[in-house]
Amino acid sequence: MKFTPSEQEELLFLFKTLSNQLGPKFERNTQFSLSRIELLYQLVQSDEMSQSTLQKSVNIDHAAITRHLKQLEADGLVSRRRNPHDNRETIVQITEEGYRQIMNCQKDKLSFANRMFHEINDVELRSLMDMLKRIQENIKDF
Amino acid sequence: MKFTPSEQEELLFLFKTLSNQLGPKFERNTQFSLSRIELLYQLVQSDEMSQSTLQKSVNIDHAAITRHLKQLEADGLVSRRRNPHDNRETIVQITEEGYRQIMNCQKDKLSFANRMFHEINDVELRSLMDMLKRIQENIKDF
DNA sequence: GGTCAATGTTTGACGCCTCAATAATATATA
DNA sequence: TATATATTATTGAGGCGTCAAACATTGACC
Repeated sequence: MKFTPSEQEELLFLFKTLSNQLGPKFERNTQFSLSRIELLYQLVQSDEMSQSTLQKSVNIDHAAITRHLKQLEADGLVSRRRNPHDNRETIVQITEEGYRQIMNCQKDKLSFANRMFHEINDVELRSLMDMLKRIQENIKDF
Repeated sequence: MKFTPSEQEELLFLFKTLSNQLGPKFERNTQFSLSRIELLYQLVQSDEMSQSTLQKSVNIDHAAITRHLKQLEADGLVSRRRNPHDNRETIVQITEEGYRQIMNCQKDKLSFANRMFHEINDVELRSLMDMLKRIQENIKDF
């Protein structure tokens, strides 16, 4: 009647559970959701970019990107305008205020990450990253 | 103007991204969401249990549990009744049909996990699991 | 120029999650 | 017994994600 789970299955569940817990906790500690931080972060790196390139760099669905950016724009953290050379594109740029706020929460973000990876050393961290990237590659075209 | 992300930050984002991709892909391959599979799986293990103990074992919010079980009940995969000895509790049990279906998708689930962890060996798997558990412990009371 | 396919954005529908508030029941205690 | 407290389940509101459909614009080709 019973059946024991393979380690792989266990890992799959653990992975999902952990990630579900991570999001809300992160947000409570930094005032920004992981996705918004990542978006703003990309915009700091590249100063300005189209929504579609932004989408590709963070791997979130187009629709979600649109909604995030609309909200970030409403909050004054981001500005958007049409690309004059190609009116289909929307070019996004971080504002002064956006820059200020993301810098402001750097500290909290780092502290969160530090506690999250507490007592996990660099070698382990590297191997963790490596495995996650391989997994991502493995499931790419499911 | 720019700032380079720490490895920890990168990992944090990678983790979230990967997990976001995992859910939908899993569901496309098995007909069940990760959460529903996990719930049914628990019910196979324990034959019958109260919602609150079920909740504790899968680490999902009470509210989500209620909604999942209502739907699973509507689908005929699960039966629910009040505990006669404590009318606050709802006792949940998997049905024949539920058992049939979860057994039926075992194959797909295993095949998914296999491809997902392709070329990641047992030692690595063990260490991955270990790290995830430590992280979970680390963020427990954020 | 007119048509057609590709590209980029937006919207709607819907799933899953969390948190907070409510309701029902059980338990402890004055 | 009456009242306060704790436990369990439910509901409502709202965030974030996906997919699919609609729309505008561009570019290629006749």
